[in-house]
Amino acid sequence: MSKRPEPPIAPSAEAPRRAADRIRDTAAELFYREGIRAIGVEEIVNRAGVTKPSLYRAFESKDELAADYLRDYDRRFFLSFEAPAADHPGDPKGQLLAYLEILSVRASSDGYRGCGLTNAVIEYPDRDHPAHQVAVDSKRALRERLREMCRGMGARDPDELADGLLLLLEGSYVSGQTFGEGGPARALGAAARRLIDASL
Amino acid sequence: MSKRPEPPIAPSAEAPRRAADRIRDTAAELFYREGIRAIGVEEIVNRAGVTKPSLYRAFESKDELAADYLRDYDRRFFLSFEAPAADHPGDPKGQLLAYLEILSVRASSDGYRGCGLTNAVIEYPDRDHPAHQVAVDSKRALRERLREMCRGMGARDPDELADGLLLLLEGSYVSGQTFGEGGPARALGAAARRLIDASL
DNA sequence: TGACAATGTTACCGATCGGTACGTACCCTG
DNA sequence: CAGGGTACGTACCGATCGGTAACATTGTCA
Repeated sequence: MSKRPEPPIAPSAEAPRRAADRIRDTAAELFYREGIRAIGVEEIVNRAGVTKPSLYRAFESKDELAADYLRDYDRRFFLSFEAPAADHPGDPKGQLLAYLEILSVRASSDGYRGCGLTNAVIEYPDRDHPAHQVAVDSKRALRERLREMCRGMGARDPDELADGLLLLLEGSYVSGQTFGEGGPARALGAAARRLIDASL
Repeated sequence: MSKRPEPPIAPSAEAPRRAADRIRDTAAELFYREGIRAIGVEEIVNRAGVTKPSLYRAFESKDELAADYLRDYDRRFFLSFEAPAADHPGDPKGQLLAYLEILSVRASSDGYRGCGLTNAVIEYPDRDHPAHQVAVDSKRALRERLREMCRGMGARDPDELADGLLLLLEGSYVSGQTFGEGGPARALGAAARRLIDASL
């Protein structure tokens, strides 16, 4: 193999990236901030500086674009969920609390828009909708991960504790939007700590 | 005042009630089950068996109809929130747990659609939207009511406990939709109990 | 009977919705 | 330089959105 084609110029870098990528980024931003139903494809392509056919060449439909956005959101979510764990090796409780502490701050500050996946379930209650399915799958995975961590903590009833913590998590996501600065999510850390300690 | 007009025939009863009332009922049902953005005015009037002009004679706009729906939802919510308290006079903890027990069952059974007010905040993140405002006001009142109850319990930090409980509540609303039957809301009672007991 | 309020009927508005048929500029390869 | 694919834009589609104008019909009360 003498010289492989080598992607056009810079695969990353700045400049006019592929239309599909610009659409993905713009859609992610708009869907998250305003809601999926609130944003039309017209606005996405306008803000992305592309045209509608480009969108429909890369994505089957708006619904599929939304599902794609959520799949990506899911990936980034679990990255940020696991990231703080690095500072607490072999300490599931410390790992979880580290994430919760970060969330607590974000979710009780102004302009917070909650979890894109949770929001999607509410926007699309229909179980058959692609966006709904992606979001629910992600939440099931989160529940399982929490159970795992609770087992690691040595909880008396790990599944029950995991569910309690999941309620606190989801509560923080939605309350963050409702109350903004100084909202109830600021109590997330303390509540989680108490709940965990009372369950070991 | 000899005899005041006296409402037409039966203020309640069956039969062809006023168009505005039929619209209200139908909109409440559809908005709650499918979401506000998902339902068009056309569908509301069709299902209510009335016509569009009737809707716009009784309501300024769809947004105002939505706000009206939420105001009514708020009223009925606080009724159902306070109702179970009757069995536990002078016992704030028992009162709250009684409601939570009921919610726990409903929110972990199939087809649950959460809290209409919470859903509205997510559907309309714009603070200026009438629906958003009604919902946020209602949630603020709920937070205040919870603080009151936590003071009544003699909590060390009533505001913090109230926020923790609010997170559990909101978490149940949204998780109910995500997980359906057997969802994490079934752990609501146990979690609340532990949180309260660890905060007195 | 006659007046009034409430509702229905029909037809329409401009804007926006999600989605597409079709033409064109570009770049790599031969 | 020819050809062909890739990537994109122009212009448009029918359907539905929220909302309204003008007028006919009904039921209730005085």
